[in-house]
Amino acid sequence: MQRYDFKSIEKKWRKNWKDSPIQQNTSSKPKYYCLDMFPYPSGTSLHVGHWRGYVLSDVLSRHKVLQGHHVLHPMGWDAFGLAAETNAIKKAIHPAISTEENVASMKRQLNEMSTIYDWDFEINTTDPAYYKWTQWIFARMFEHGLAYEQEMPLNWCPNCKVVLANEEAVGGVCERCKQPSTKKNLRQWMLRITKYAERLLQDLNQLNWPEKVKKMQTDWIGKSHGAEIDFAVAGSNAKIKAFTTRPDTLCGATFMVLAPEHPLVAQLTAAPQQAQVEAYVKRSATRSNVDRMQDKEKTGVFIGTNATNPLTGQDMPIWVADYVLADYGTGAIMCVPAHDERDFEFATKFGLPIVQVISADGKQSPLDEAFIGDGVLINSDKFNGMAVAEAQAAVAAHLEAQGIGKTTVNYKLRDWVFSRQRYWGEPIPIIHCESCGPVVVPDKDLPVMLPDVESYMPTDTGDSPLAAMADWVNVPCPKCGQAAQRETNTMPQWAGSSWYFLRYPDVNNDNALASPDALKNWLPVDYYVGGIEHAVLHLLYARFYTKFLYDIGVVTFEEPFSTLFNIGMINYNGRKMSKGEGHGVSPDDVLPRYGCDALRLYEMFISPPEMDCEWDDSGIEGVSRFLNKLWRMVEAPHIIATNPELTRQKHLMIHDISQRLDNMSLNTVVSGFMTHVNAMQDLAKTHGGLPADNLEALAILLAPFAPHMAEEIWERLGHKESVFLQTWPKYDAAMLKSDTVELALQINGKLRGNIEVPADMGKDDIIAAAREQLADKLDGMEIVKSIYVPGRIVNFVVKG
RNA sequence: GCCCGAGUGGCGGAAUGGCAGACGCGGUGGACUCAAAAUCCACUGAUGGCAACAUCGUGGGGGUUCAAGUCCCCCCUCGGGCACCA
Repeated sequence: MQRYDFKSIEKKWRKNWKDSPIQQNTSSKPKYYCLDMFPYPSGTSLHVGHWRGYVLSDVLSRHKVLQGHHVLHPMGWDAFGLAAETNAIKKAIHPAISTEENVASMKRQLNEMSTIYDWDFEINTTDPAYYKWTQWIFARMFEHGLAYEQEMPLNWCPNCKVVLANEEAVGGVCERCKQPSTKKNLRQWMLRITKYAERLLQDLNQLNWPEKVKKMQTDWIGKSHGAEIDFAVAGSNAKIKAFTTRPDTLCGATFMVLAPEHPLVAQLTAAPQQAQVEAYVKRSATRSNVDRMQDKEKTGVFIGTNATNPLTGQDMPIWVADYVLADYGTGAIMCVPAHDERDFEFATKFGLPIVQVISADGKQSPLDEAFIGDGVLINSDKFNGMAVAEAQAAVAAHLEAQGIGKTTVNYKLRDWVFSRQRYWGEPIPIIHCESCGPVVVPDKDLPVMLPDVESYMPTDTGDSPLAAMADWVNVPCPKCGQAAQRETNTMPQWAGSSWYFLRYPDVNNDNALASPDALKNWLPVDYYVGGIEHAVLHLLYARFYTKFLYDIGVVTFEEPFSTLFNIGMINYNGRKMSKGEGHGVSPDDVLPRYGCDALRLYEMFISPPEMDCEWDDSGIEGVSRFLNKLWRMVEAPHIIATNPELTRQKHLMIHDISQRLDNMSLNTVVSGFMTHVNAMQDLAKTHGGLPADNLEALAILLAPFAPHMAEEIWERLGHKESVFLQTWPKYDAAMLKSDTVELALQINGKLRGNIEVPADMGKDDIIAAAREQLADKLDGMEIVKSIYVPGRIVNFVVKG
């Protein structure tokens, strides 16, 4: 018995596909743009966890080809950024060289997996011809006031020696190295993503994305409705602006708290309190974000000055405390201890007055914790008796009439810290001139090439390594010609990946990031496959970029990715696979033993594609055995004429596989192949062979999953053209029906037997037959009710 | 603390409210073989029974229903997200 020789067969078809690609450039077919999140080549090889997504997108792409689409399924390299730079530093080679090596290695792997990536459409974010356009987009953002410089306390990772965007410092921890971040005052380039907050929120509705990702983005954007209120300060002209979502509780506001970084702290602090306040502010500034978050008890200092409650006229002592965040709302809050847990805790600790203004039953009652629930207003003068919702509008309207408040909305989303103090990134195309200020590099001078430096190591000072390159830094101002200096910070890794999907259809264009025709023909992306880890990073940034490019007329759509699929992670021995730590399974080890088809099939069989799962070395044995079994079935050269039973089997198979594929239940597609091949084998035994018809259908269905074997089967059946030039088979619903059906027989819902009846038998006859069959068990029982579910069960409800 | 998910054999997992455990891994026994590999056949949720079969069984407790892994309520455990956002 000949074992399936995957080595030579897979090699043969890889060569054939290279010589005559399975897709011609046929623009008459409907387009399908299927995209993977491109890898960052920080290590030399991909592990089987990465492959899960790449196999999935390849399966979908090949399926679409068979369904008559013209498919764009490209691949590229997100090669700038910290990961690549860190890897290069570790190996003590220039990041450009290590990146190139890693790209070559990963590309070899992708080709060995027989992915249908068309390398004519390859991109690399570190290619000057590519980053020219990354810089071009930045230039447009600068011109439109979306890119600006600011000195502010930013998340700083002392380990990576780099500032972090809020999205990269979640939980006060560096997204990359997981070390605690601190705050550092630095001049940075910022992108005004907050200007797009509302659109980024609203347009989520139109996306066919996992609800989980939409929810994560919604929470990240964090919209809340409320009012902004001006509080007068005793003995000062200054006003403190505070945002609140509960204007209805204003009469219960008994004190105010300013964030330590609030600009009015210094100005409003009374002389006797000065030393204490300064010490507190200084202490807050130096603590790490993790420490601040882990505080169990609230801390704060009275600044010695009072504000006035605009409704009650009462004094409100002003405190400074770090539980108020400087960069949300106005950095100052009115505190209503009776109805806010944090304010309650603070007031209790420092002995501040607590005044109840909301009550569930309209009566005042002693509070031993903040009352958050709904109710009516009390202790609130003319607002007494109003319901919360009503009072929110009424108080806001009252304040607005007085000119001391207005209704407003707030977002948690912050502007995007866009500069990095690192070498391996796109230079920011700005020249600093003493007379003209920051001047954007003219388009004709793009790209601003990343220069070769002697030392690309990060510095402790927060300066980019580029700052030491006097020759590169010192240039004339493009506006006035005076001596000026280049911006030495570089862009974050996200810059190149925020628009790369626009470039693929037109990778060689030197006059535009892509031609309008190419964009019109291919965008937006129909199907986007990648991990959940980019839910609020890359996916939010890419949406922002797309909306901006829409606004300036570069693209004609507002959302880049119509459908998103989150591929689950594959763990190994209970831990995440990682190329850095060498913990994982390499396809390089699997391919020589089992072949590409088996690995592809196993990647899909391992678990539902959206779920995390565990790699099992022996699991691939199963699919490998299946392929061999299938091969033996095909090799048995008994082609017979079709007959109804085998025709029905064919339609059942087409139905099952097609439907499961449409539902993205790819693990059950694979088990479906196994079940149907087993069934065909049984039928082959009874009928002395199989019709060509059945095998042809099987070959086409299998082609997206195990393309080499599918081609080989197809060829053996006497076809000269590739199986991928065929059409996905259709099933006839009428053919799925069987002559007989088996029904389960139940008494009071418990299984008591089975019965096979003709498919066209009527309800009454079936119930009678079922009664007959269960006669001994029904003896002496009174049948209260007979339930018949066609094709499924007969259930007798009995008494006695 | 808040917000999402998810809990099914030894394992991965399957199941439009309708026969729980498809398919695969692993295991046991057998066939073939000098032997092994490969392959094929049978069995493989638990308990009781020689057996036919019976009882129990989808994290726990209630409920709806002729019928619940699936729907509703409460609880437990695990995973993920956010975390003083006023």
